[in-house]
Amino acid sequence: MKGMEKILDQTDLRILDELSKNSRITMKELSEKVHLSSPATSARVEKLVTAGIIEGYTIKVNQLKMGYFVHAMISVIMKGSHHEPYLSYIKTQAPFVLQNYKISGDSCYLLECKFPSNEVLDEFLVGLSEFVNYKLSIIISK
Amino acid sequence: MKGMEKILDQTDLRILDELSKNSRITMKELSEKVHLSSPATSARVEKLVTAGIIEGYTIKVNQLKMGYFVHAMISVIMKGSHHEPYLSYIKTQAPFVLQNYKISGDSCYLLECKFPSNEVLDEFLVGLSEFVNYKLSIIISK
DNA sequence: TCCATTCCTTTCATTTATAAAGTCAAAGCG
DNA sequence: CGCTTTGACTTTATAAATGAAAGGAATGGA
Repeated sequence: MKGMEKILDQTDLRILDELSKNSRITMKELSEKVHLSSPATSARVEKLVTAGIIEGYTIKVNQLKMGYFVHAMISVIMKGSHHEPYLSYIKTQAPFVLQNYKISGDSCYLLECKFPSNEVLDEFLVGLSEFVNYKLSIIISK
Repeated sequence: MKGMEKILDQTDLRILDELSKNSRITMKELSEKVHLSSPATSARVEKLVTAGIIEGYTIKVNQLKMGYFVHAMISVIMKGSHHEPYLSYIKTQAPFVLQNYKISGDSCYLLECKFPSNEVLDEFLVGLSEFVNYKLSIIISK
């Protein structure tokens, strides 16, 4: 972990850990956890943000409680060499698409998706099959 | 989206959207965006947390800048019916393991991992192959 | 040695969050 | 129908947190 040692010390790592557990922690509390003053801690956090190490503050959402009962991984194999129609279709399906990884291996892309039901998943797959071949895996649990 | 309509109104969805973009937003600013007072907004957020819809506040970290240059998906097929040795091995490799999904389909698990180098990935795979067969895909980009 | 830089501390003014009290509308009950 | 309760809000007061500013210490370079 070469480049990492140079930029991040133990305090930075501790800050990242605490923020990953609760990004709304008060700077006062965070400073107590890392044994610095609040302004020093705040400056550290700002530096992590400016450096792009912290890309953003966000929330973990329970997808089931949001009504997305189906979590799926779809391996995508292109039918031809034109990716654009597939990528356009994925854009139209943004509410369902969590990730669209470009991957090495047997497939070209790996899609992580969420759907409210199997019916919606099926509709999505019908649309998808116009552009690509795919292999479906349903995520049973994390 | 049946259960969802009953629980979440447009304001809740807006709150979730804003918090997903910046979970450190001040309650004052969030309240202005959703046109409620600060205490009312705070109560709404608290309710989303209590209901388990918001599971936590966290950060998005740039893994490359953290020194993890290799992002991999590994499909895991059990050699036998004993999952425990595999699961134990995964526990020992916690710093590298982002997700361990149990999935339907050809494989049993889908592992999402990060590694600082191909060397470390290789070591991981050597260990893994004691327990399971696997198929490796490297994530080239998101 | 001196100066600049970096990283910290303390203090204080300002802002934000929370607690408390009150209001209003809708639902439920007699 | 009238009254009470409940839920969701507002405003105000109080407590807590944040950010700006000033100062200090340690380190590295000339």
